[in-house]
Amino acid sequence: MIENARVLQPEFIPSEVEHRDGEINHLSHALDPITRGERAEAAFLTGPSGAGKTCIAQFALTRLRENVIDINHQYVNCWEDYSRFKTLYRILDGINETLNIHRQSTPTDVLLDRLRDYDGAPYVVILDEVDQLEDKGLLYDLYRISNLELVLIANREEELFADLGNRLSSRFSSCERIRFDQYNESELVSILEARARWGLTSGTISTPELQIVANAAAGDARTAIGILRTAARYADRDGADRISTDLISEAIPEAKSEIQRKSLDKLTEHQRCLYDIIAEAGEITPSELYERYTDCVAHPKTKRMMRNYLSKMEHYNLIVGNGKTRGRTYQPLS
DNA sequence: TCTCCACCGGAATGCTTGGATG
DNA sequence: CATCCAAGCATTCCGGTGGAGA
Repeated sequence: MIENARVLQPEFIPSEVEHRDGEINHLSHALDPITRGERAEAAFLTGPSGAGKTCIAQFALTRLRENVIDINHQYVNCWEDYSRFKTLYRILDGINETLNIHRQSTPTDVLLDRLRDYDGAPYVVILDEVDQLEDKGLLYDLYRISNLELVLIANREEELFADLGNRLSSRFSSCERIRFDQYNESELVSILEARARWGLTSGTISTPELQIVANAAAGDARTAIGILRTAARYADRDGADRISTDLISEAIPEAKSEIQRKSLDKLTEHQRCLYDIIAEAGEITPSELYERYTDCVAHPKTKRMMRNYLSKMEHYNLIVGNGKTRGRTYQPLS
């Protein structure tokens, strides 16, 4: 059934991209000066998740590499590499400059100096989920490096610029802004058709079923492809020769909770205990939560530490906190 | 309106850890 | 092997905030 699992993976970049010609051209145009050895304006991609921002950024870069012989590039996910050090390290990694950089005896500014000293081919850096970057001042430092080209990706433009402060905002005011809208249902269906064609045995799924998948994904291509992947896996498991609507119904909630499950696996014993209490209670006050938590584990941490755990879990979209001070409650996010 | 105080989150500080260094 | 050092974790202290009740 599954002939090429790779094309159903979230990180797969297809060799042809549908329904995003305008955005690709816009980005290619913004990067065009590089082909003439000039400096490009920073590009800024915004839009909801699953709208193809990451995919188009990498795709446009691949195409650029076909036109420019000598160019380096690196993709950085700021959600994972959120600190100044980690981001810089990842960027240096892309040009193999990380030799002799060790955690100790390496103040972060040494990393920046080394990046400044770089005088090789033009270097394009994609900073995905840039709003998650802890130290936004890093953007200013990166911006000033001459042969470094930035492609920034974030969900909402306003939120990022609110964090940047005036000096930085004006610095990036001239950047090339590219907005992405959600895919509509028929666009999602044709994206899914392409993935099914590349990845699955032909005839295993037809358009009406793909419409159900697309509908459930609500414009999010990542979710849509996740559902298709899960359904195909189920079909394999059952030894079925095609993907039925029943299998899709089974796959929809599963695929939607897959990301959450991955996050849950990353939690420590204490964090997991807190999450379980919140999930079981449905809604709970901080003091009640702490009380139950102290009963749940052998050596409970302090309240302050619990707050750190909770904010981390909010960052992972596992829970939400309602209210700011007194009367705050926590709820699980389904 | 004023006073509590539950709760948040920043800052200072100490302890632990893991990889390079001698 | 012992040593060193910054990251990361945890604790303590504390100022700020805003809802509840006098």
